[in-house]
Amino acid sequence: MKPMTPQELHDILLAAFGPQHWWPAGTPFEVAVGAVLTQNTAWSNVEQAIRALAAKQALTPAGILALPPSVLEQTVRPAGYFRVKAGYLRTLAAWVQQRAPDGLASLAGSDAGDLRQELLGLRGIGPETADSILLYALGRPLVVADAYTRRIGARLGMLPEGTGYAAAQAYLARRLPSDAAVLGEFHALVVRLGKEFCGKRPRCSGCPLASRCPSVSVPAARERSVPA
DNA sequence: GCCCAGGTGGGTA
DNA sequence: TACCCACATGGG
Repeated sequence: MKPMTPQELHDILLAAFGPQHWWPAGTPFEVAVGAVLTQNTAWSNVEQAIRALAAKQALTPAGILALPPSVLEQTVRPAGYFRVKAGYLRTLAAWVQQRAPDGLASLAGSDAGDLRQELLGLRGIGPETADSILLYALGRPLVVADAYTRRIGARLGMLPEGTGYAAAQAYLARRLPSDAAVLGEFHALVVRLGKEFCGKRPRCSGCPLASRCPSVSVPAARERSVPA
């Protein structure tokens, strides 16, 4: 069977799951904070940290920089890696305050490639975090090629196993519309699929892609082999 | 108790 | 360049 196209993947997932209404955040800066906090971390943990930040009026650059470092660490503790992430948030807050004192939205007119390079220069902002911020906070049409995307792409036969971030991003960008709404929905749908069916241990029963997925036979056989 | 989660940075060969 | 490893909490 021919591997499905990224557009087909988008369409099937949208039909199965509906719009995901991402990113779950109130302001562009809050998007950026969430993007840092969710690094290698479940979103449920991030939510706790964001609520704690909100309670301390620390969902703004000034609010974060006003907290003593030890207090910031304890506030984001539920999100894990709290010492490093607290440092990342301070770096991010200082950059926004200096680069966009009127708020991230004021960078709307800047070149996306230049902005991406600036973000990548900050400690704690790698490719996925930069692209998430540019896509969901600033509305730039970029593909977020996170671990779920690459794993699912490989299982569908769309990408070779072990494809890196940049190669996966380039592959998908050539095959999806350069439209922030579509790309934002695509990534959100892929994450939804990943959480429910396609983690490191796939659970293919009920997966909306089961009939089109070359990988299903293996885990499905395993599931059938479990004694009833 | 074990595995995993919406990565990134630094060190080593 | 290509691996390793540290970083840490909370939920299934």
